[in-house]
Amino acid sequence: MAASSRMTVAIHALTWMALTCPRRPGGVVTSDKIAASVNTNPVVIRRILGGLREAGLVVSVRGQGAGVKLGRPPESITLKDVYEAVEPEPLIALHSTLPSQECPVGVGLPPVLQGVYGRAEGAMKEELATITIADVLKKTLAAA
Amino acid sequence: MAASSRMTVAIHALTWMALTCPRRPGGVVTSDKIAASVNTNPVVIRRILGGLREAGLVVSVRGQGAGVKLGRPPESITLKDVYEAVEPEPLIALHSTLPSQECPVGVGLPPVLQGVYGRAEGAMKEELATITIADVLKKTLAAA
DNA sequence: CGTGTTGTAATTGAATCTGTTACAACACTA
DNA sequence: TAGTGTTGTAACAGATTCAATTACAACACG
Repeated sequence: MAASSRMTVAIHALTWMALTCPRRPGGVVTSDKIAASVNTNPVVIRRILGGLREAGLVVSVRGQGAGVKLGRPPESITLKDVYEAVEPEPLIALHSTLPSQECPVGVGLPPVLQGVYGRAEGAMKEELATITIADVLKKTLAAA
Repeated sequence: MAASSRMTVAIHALTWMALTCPRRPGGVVTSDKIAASVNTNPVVIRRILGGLREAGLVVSVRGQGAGVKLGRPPESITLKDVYEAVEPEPLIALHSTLPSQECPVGVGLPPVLQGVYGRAEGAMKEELATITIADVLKKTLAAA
């Protein structure tokens, strides 16, 4: 399956905000400017910012001179926070149709897999939790 | 996106084979029987078995009395082996369109994310590597 | 009241997944 | 040698998801 790129767009937006917001009057940037850096449509950005806003990672300002800014210092935003804000679905799906209830495997397997998948996803999130937006910005500027 | 259930179907098939093959003449089972336990179409099963066969996890027998059997003892097949056999795509996608090459974030971010995503996926696979098909079968029968 | 931006709904086109039908290839058996 | 049961694979349909886009109401400031 082609995975979604929401995580990537969200990290891009937050990293760009961490770099750019401090230089702007009011400390806010517009979805239009973020979209130009990501090279996509501003609505795509606003949709993803919606998830980040619900999680408190960004704050919106409306009216004249509107825009968005980070809701917390970039040192305190981990990639786990971002992942949970934009990818609510479990990583690996269970059966698409209920397996045979006549069969011990069909009955017993789903709960076992649920536990296994939860631990696997947890391990991935733990790794993501070790990296912050500030880290990503620093590495990004060092590479360029 | 709704993640694919290939991983789940593959584990179901292998677990069922570990349980059932020893009881059958020739030690093989048919995709039809596996499909009955998973509650799906035999072609879906054969498609997924194709990936498992390429990875050496199962072996096919053709002709009269045909079927499939495990290619290795279930104690030696980890869920990491299964994952890599059926999910070749990376877990988290990079940008769907090339980001702005005028912007240091657009230029520098993708390689940074590639590294981060690789480590995250590695952490997930490491967790999956700690569990074998034999473990899954044992837990499944214990639960039922 | 005009302006620029946000938030969100609706639509489009492409891609992917599951399920299905169809059929050639294969190897055993009678 | 013909019949049989299964595999492997191609092709297709329907559902779902994704990114991108258009459109527009809500908002708050000048």
